[in-house]
Amino acid sequence: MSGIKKDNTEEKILNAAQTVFIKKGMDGSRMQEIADEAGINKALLHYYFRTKQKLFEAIFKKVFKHTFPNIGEFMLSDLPIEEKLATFIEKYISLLLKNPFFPAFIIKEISRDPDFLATVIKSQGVNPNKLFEMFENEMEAGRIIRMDARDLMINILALSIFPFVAKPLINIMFFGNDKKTYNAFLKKRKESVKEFILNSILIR
Amino acid sequence: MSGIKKDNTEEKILNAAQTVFIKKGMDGSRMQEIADEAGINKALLHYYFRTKQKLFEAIFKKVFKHTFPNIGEFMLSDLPIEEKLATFIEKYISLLLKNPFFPAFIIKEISRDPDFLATVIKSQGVNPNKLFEMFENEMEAGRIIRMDARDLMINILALSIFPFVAKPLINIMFFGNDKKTYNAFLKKRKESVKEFILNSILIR
DNA sequence: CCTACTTTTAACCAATTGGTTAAATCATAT
DNA sequence: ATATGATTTAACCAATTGGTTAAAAGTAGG
Repeated sequence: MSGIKKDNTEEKILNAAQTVFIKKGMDGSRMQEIADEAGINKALLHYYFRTKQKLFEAIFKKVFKHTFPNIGEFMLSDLPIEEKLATFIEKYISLLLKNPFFPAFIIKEISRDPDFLATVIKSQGVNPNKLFEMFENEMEAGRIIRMDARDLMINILALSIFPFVAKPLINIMFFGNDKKTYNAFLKKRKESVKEFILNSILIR
Repeated sequence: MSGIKKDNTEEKILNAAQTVFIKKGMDGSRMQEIADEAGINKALLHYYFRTKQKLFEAIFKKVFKHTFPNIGEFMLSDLPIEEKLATFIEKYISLLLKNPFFPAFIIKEISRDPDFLATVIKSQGVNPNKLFEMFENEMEAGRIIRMDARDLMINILALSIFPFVAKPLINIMFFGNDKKTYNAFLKKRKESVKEFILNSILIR
C-alpha cells in the first residue's frame, strides 16, 4: 500500500485548492495556481482529482459541511429556549470567526450552480423540520411570540452570517476600512445578536 | 452627430452585459456570450467599451447604485422612528423583490475585487454618519433601546438582504425548492421583518 | 454624387487554460 | 538486487478567450 505519501499529497492539494477556490471562486481559479500553492506539478492534480470540477466539488462539500454543521442535539434538547438560542448564536458566530470566508464562498458558488447545491444538501441529510417543530412548541407554550418558524430561523442565520458575507462592503461603509475594529465588532456581535433576537421574541 | 443608433446599441450592450454578468459573474462571463445576447458582433463590444473590465465596471456601478440607493431624505426627516423604519424596510424589500439577483451579484464581486468597491462607494458619496446620529438621538430620547447604531443598521440590512443573497440555499432547505412559495414568503417578510425589528428595539 | 466620418463586421492573433502522455522516480515485496 | 506498481514530472496539445485589424456598410453635409 501507499499510505503516508498519498495521504500527504492529497491533503496538500485539498488545502491548496481550498485556499485558492475560496479566494477566487471556481471560475477565477486556475489549476496551475492550485498546483503552485501546493508545491506540486499540475499533472498531479489531475492524477488525484480527475478534473477541476471534481476537485472543486470536493472542496465545496468540505466547506459546506463546516459552514452548516449539524446542530441537532442541543437544539432539540430540553434546555430552555433562551439558553438554546444563546448557545447557538455564540457557537455559530464563533465558528464563522474562525472561518470568515466560508459564507461568501458558499454564496458565490450556489448562484453559479444551484443544482449541485441540491445534491450536497440532500447528501448532508439536512432536515430543519424538527427545528421548526421545536420553535412551534415554544410558541404554543407561550414562551416566544407567534411567528413563522421559517422567518425565525432565517432571521437567526441572517443576523449571524450577513456581516461575514458582506464583510468588505460593511468594512468600508461603516468602519473606514479598519479591519481590526471590524473584527472586534464581530466578536461583540455574539452578545448583541443574542440580545436583539431574544428582545424580539421572548415573552417574559 | 450619430444620435439614435449609437444610444440604441450602447443600451443593448449594457442590458445584455447586465443579464450575463449577473448570471455568471465577471469571471464566468464571456464577451462572445454578451455579444450574442445583444445580437451584435463581438468587436463592437470593444468598440464601445474598450475592455471586458471596463464594461464590467460600468455594470457593477449601475447595479450597485440600484441596490444601495440614497435614502437620506426621509430617514433624516422628522417622522417618528417607528414610521421611518417601517417605510424603509417596506421600500427596501420591495426594491429587492424587483431586482432579486442584485444582492448576490454585488456580494459575489466585492470579494473578488474589494479595492474597486472602495472606489465605487466613494464616488457614490455614501455617508452613514448622519444615519447613526439619528439613531443615537432616538436612543437618547428613550424611544428605542440603547445599542451600537452600526449593529442596528447591519441588522436591518441583514434581515432584508440575506434571504435574497442566500435564495437558492434557503429555497432548497426550507421550501422544498418551490419558487412560488418562497416568493410569497419574501413578500410577507416586508411585514415580518418590520415587526421583528420594532419588537426588539422599540420602547413603548 | 462625393467626401468625410462613424458604426459594424469577418477574419485573425497571441496568450491562457484544462487536460493528456510518456517517461522518470520512488517505494515495496520477494 | 530487481521486478512491479504507484507517484511525480516535463513537455505537449487542442480549445477557448480577450482583444486587434482592416475592410465594408451606413450616415450626413455640401
